[in-house]
Amino acid sequence: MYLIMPQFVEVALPVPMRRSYSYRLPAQPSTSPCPGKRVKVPFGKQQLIGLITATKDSCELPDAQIKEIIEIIDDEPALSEPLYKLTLWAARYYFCSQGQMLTQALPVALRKGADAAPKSRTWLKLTDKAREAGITTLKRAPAQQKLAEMLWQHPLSLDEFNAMELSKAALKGLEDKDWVQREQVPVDINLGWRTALELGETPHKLNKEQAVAVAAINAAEGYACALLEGITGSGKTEVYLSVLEKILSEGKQALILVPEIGLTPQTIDRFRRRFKVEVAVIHSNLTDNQRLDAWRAGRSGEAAIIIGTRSALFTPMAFPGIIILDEEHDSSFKQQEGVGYHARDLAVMRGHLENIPVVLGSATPSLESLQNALSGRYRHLHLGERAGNAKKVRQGIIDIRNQPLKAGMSAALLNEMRLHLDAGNQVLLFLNRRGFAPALLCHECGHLHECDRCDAFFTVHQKLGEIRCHHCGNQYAIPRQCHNCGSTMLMGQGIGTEQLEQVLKEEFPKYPVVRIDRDTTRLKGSLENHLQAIHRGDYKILVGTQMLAKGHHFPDVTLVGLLDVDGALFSADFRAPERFGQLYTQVAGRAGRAAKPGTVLLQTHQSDNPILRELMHKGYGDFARGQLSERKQAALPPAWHMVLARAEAHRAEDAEAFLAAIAAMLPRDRGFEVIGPLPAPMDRKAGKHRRQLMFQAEQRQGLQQALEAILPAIDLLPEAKRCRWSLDRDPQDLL
DNA sequence: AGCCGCTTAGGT
DNA sequence: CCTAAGCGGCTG
Repeated sequence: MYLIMPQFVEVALPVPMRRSYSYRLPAQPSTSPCPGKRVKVPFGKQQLIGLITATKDSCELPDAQIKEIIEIIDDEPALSEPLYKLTLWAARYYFCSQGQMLTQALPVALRKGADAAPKSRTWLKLTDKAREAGITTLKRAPAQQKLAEMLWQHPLSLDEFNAMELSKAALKGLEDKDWVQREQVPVDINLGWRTALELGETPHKLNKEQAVAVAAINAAEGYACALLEGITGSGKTEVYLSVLEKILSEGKQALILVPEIGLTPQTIDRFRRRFKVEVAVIHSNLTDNQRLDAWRAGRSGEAAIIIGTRSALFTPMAFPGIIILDEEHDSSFKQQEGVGYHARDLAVMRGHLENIPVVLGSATPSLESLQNALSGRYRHLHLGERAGNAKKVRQGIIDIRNQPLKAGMSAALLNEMRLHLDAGNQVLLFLNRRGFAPALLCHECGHLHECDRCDAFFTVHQKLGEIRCHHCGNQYAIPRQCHNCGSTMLMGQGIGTEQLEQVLKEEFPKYPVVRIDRDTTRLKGSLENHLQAIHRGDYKILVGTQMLAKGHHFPDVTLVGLLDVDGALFSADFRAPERFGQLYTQVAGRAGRAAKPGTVLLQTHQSDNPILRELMHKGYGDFARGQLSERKQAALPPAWHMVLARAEAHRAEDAEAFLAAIAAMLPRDRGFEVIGPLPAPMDRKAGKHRRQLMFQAEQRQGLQQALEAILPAIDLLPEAKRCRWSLDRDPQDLL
């Protein structure tokens, strides 16, 4: 009789090759080789950590070519079955290697081999010797003193110590003189919240629509997806909180995903205030160890609520209860670099696999989700009442054809601003161009100074005394002379936020101006500080880029102006109108809350543009439905399905030839469309020529099969070596 | 991807 | 003649 112990394993490794690798198991493995467990293996001259995807009794390769795994790291699979299935599904869907997708799903610390579920935790404790001596004797060692003071209050776990980024030298110092000792304590997972949920505050009373939405979501048994379409201020969060109460009281966890910009301390506080439970927060500024802590807290079930940005989607849950994705239209849910996964789409798939409900919330749903709601795939829930007694927003178009402009502002806008400011209110101006001027022009010869590595003009940054390329990071001191003719008559062309701020300070000396864009919020915490100052009323005029439109409420703003609507409307990207509609509606929601009537004004050269008209007269809901039918007519997403193949190379021909070779392999029957290869809207970026190829299919399945059929051949194309390339499924940006 | 080895341009 | 950088091949 043979022992049924497999001899070989298939391992997915964090390399871009779309295949797995076979390894031999040691004769006496320390633990059983199950799919989802991490293994350390030799790979070429390096050692990598990958995941087991399969076991087998034989291997077709000659024995000499197979290496033995070094160790099986996990006693239990690092990824639960639903998460494991999700990543494998995503690898297929996004045409990347299983290993790449699986590694996306693991925190960096686990990719490096950290323990997924430690059985004991090291605690740092102050010794009696230290307590007798007293902290004051550490005057000359401030770092040690600081640590000793903390330990005086209560012991710290080593993980907490690492997460706080305290001095390691200080710890060593204290240990050396026997003031601190380490103690191993078995991990005690506190799941008290599951049996006795405590509320930190009394829930608000729901209005009728909220109650209907909550009831509909709560009625779900197992998987169901709901689109919660609720205008700004209609109380979506209160719906989430009410749904959470039910989920948590059943002892189940909730995963809440928010856009990058939306994860503010206020958002987190809202959940912490309502429920006396551990909330694990996951955002891009965490250290690897902090991330690991949050991941473990989700997996053990200690964290009842997990709230985070895109990558938090992969946080495991011991007791999965619900996934809520707020501001579901937000483009930050789509990863732009590396594997271009969309957290919204994967959240829905995860809901399926975990068999739990999913809620997508937005005041301005994406056309993708709207289509699913209209077709009945998602439950469509509405919140239309504005909380409180705020009046409806007044909106107006300022036709700026032939109008004199002051830093991009028409006289009509300036007059209106003055009225609102003199009435003691705040005014918000949007201009989606940072810097002083978007180009540097020679007054004598007309030369526009262009980045030498991109097909783009330099932006003038006057305060910095620099011209910068916003596409590659190229920067120089502002030239004294024209690069073309040597003239010293150089001037900025066009208006950026820096210039707007400067002109506004001159125009309205009585009213303090603040500018919010990437340049003024580069430092950590500065956005928060600015926003607080705005809420205190320190500023009366707010100038900013789109950053200012997302997720922040300004109760004292009664006038919002959009300075350059034309730029947003006319873009090569088919999503431009949808994005503008979302931006406009979100912006309009910023004005006129708290019982003050709000006004939104937009300046345009196209005052009778049908997109603008429809948006203003019918509102986002009808506008979006109109856009959806236009997309259907044009065979564009979400009606059709799209993959964008991008390639960049030093020589444009190399990128072109590669994409042309792919194009030749793609089907062109009915229900398919191949467009390109074409130059990317910005042909040259950072010194590389960029080409792209669009492939569309009426059926998702058809697109999947067509690409899977040629994927191995693409990898083998000789042209592939001459360029960097990627496949972007469901691209958000065609630029 | 990351590493190695080979080729080639450039410096002393 | 030696060193630094660029490209192609390969990983079980």
